[in-house]
Amino acid sequence: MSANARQLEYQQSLLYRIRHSTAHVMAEAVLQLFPDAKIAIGPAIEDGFYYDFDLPRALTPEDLGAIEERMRVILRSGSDFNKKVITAAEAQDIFTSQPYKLELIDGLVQGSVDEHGNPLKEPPELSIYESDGFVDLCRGPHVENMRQINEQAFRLINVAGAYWRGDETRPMLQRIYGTAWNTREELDAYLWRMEEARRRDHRKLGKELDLFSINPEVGAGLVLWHPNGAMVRHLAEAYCKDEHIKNGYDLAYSPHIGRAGLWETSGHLVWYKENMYAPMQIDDEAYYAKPMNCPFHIQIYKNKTRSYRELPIRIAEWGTVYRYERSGVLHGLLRVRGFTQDDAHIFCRPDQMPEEIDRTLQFCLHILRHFGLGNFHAYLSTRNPDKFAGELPDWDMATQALRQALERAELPFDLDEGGAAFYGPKIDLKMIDALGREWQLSTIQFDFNLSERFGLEYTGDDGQPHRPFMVHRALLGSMERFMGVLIEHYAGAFPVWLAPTQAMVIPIADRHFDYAHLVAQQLREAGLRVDVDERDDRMQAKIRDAQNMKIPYMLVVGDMEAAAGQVALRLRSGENLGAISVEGFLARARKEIVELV
RNA sequence: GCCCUCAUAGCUCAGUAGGUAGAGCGCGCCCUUGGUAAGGGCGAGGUCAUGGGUUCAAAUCCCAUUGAGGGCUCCA
Repeated sequence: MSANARQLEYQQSLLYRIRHSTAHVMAEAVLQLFPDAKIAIGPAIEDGFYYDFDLPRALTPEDLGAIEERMRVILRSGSDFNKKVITAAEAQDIFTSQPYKLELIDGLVQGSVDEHGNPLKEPPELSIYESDGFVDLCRGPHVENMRQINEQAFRLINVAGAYWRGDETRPMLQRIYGTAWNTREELDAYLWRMEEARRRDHRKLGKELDLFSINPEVGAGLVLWHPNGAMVRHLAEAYCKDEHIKNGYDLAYSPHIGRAGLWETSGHLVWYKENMYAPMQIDDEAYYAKPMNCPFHIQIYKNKTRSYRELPIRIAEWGTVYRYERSGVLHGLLRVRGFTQDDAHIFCRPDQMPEEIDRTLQFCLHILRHFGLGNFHAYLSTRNPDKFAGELPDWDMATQALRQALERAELPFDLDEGGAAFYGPKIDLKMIDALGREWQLSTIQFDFNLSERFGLEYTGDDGQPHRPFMVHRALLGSMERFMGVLIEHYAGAFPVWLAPTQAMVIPIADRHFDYAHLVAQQLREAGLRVDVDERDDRMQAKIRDAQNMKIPYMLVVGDMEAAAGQVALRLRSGENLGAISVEGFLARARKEIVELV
């Protein structure tokens, strides 16, 4: 099922109406506590609802408790939700002291915009809902009666700022988020899930497992990879690079900075400048840190004349780019200011293009699935008729190829009509993080702009110059974001092939150190990443620490093991498998590495 | 960038009328040599994010800055 279909199903559910109605009850409670409050909008959302208010003062967490209590009192009234269709004049009369409602009415009546400010095809019918004396402009639907809302099954979560109509030039309102369910048990389960999500937050795990840090002295949004995290990243990159080479890509390296002229030609200085850092002067020339790798790869392509015989050319680079992101949007590894894309640019002939797109998407899925990622949303973004570069037939061909690739891969996708960038249509794959937020990883997008600006050509079999299709693609997206998603996906317990330390040898007493090192050395020679815990601690403490570090294998060695040339194998699941020969363990580890356990 | 909240030892956090700081873990040393999730003792470690201000006195109150968290906007 696509995200759109899921959304529709949700909107028809009882739970959706419960949440929407709970938002009304919350607004009534807020108005009782703050009679001067101006109310804006309050829809049901995933897992709950929110309502935006313009209040005389900032709300505190204590206020939320008071509002919740007031809501329970209201619910006990057992009032009905009554719908009434009204005229615009009646509506304006009812909401004279509610300026935001008046603006909504105005928008709806003009037939131009809905409550979020999005355009509407025709003016809708206006309706109000009344419950317990509280009247709100609302299209519904709601539950019939407040008794359908379980007073033990909702909770106000937090308060946050939100611009009126999402417009940063309009007033900042206070948004109260809440969650509501059918039963107390469902609410508890939800709260437990949220708790669980916080436990697998990559920022928390990054610290606990000593994977990375972001240090204010270095700068916001700039990541320091510690040895553990660097190992995981290295393994992920090494795997991907090998796969790229196997799949016909050529690797490239390009510098971190380039002359202003390059970015003028590419157009970045016109339409991407606000995301680029200030230039540095070198010998009277301005140089910019690269926000993208494309111009460099294009220069590699252009370094010599290209024949139709050598296409497609696929140039791949783990290229580190720097982009200015507004301070408020930075988020752990998922939104940073300096990051490394697994970037590649494909240059191909029109006749090769559909197969090339197909192949790229298949390759992308192959890579993602190797990392155990299958839970993502696919989007196809098509041409914005008002703003696009390139030729219409090319757009149509490209869009068709993208669509067919998705269909052949049997990937459900959402169509984002007109959502493409001006330079070309694209496929995006977005992953869900632990807290349910979507982050874009993979993208496959055409670029009709750069190929034109740089005048890309190849010589056809007719001896004439032709313009190749240029496709920009990143599969993991950026290593930083990908690692963030990966950490949360595995909750830090990386599969054996990715675990920074695969096995910890745990000597029971000092006299077993020599044997422990012998075992470790044997395993290292076989290619495993192994450490020996030589600390002056009891075995139990070492097991606990290894387990907390989510190390896949714990190899306990004492007198018996040393005598028999064995190790006592314990898994991070807590399972104790007893003594096994070193060769036996090695065979098991090798098997699990291949099986991506 | 905007709204709200926050910043105390390497980490997690106490510090509740303003009177110059505590715990656990971790770290160092010592004892202990223990068979599947924390053995014991002693010790070192903090200009209470930074800079101003109020006050006899500021971790505590006020302002600014930096950084972080939750959202909003943005993410061609």
